Amino acid sequence: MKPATDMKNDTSKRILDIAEELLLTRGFNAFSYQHISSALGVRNAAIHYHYPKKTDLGVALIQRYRRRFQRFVEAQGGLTPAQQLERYFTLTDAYFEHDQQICPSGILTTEYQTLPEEMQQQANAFVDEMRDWAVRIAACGREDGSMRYAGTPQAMGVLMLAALQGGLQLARTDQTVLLTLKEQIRALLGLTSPLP
Amino acid sequence: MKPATDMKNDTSKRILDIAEELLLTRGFNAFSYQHISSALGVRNAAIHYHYPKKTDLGVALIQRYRRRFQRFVEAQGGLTPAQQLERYFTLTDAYFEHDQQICPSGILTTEYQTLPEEMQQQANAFVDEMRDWAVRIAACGREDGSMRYAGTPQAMGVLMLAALQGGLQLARTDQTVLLTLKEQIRALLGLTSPLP
DNA sequence: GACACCTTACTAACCAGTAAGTAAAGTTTC
DNA sequence: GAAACTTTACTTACTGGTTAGTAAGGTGTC
Repeated sequence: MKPATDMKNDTSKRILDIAEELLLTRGFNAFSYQHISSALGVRNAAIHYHYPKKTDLGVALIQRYRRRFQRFVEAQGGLTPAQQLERYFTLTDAYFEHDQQICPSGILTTEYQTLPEEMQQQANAFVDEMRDWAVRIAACGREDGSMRYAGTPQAMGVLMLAALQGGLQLARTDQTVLLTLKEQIRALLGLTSPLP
Repeated sequence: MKPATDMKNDTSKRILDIAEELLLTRGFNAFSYQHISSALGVRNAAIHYHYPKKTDLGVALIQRYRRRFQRFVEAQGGLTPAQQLERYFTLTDAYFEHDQQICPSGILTTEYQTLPEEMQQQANAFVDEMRDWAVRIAACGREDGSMRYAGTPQAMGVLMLAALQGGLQLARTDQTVLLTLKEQIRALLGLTSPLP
């Protein structure tokens, strides 16, 4: 009985999935290969077979985030800036509702100083890509007249990103933070809440 | 040669200072008693004498932050909301300029899930106090007409806090973030930049 | 002599990482 | 198509280092 679809490298992917869960709940320094191996039902060394060093695992994780984010951006090229922002809000909500996870950039920048250099470089690139996207949203929204706000699109993009990153963290001590924050960002952009 | 001033518990305070430095640069999980003892020039067990468990040290750290923040708030009761906000900006800048530290609430909420319960409780109280203060600034600023912004003071306070917390973290990958962010928050509040 | 403040010396647990071996599946060669 | 091999995906067993934490002892000061 062999599966028809290609199951190539199934374990590698499952390791990444478990590692992602651990990264967003506990942080990179606070999870070990033991956590992964016991969750996966294999021995410790099996994880090292797929990702020899923990750094390799970390780099693979960030690269996957970057690919995902790229696809996220491309997948909604046709939407209005406001709609794209709402999609990002939804993404943020999903993180929180999944075990009070925080966003990857939040963990990576917080633990930045203790990360190996390869991970720092990946983190830099990842954060850059996210900021560029946020700025683009703010710029397009102003251009097409759908968003009205003080300051430059650069500043507004950075503010939205920083606020949501900090907000996801603060939500762990008060779960109303996220709702408040989304509503306030809409208000600052001169947007109305999305219809129910 | 004995110092005239009371040096009572000098070591305890120095341990806290070193631990604070480590907390804000590396995070609570990523520093050990070894880091402290070698920085202080004593043996490991000496740290345990002053703070038997690492949790004790963590709780003491947060409690000191709470006392400090309380004093910070009280010390500038007479200032205008805008002036108080600028003081907070200055505080934020100081963190970054000191080894790219991030703010305590950023670390505590990010590592929240891995912290012992006593530290979580202290962190909750600390974040609450900070949020209350931020909201009060926004509320007073609207009342006296010095700040003009969309949304409620509650939402604006949370946004400022979240944005600065996230901004300090993001500044590690791009040091222009903080400057941009401060300017944008001023813009959103209808404030002009402080005179040079 | 009691106390504050440290030391040396230790334990038990955990950590990332490695080496060597194994079983099964896949590939090559005749 | 069967024997010979190579590769994949693990296992067991280990090393060396770090971790928080403890116990017992020493030393100077009031």
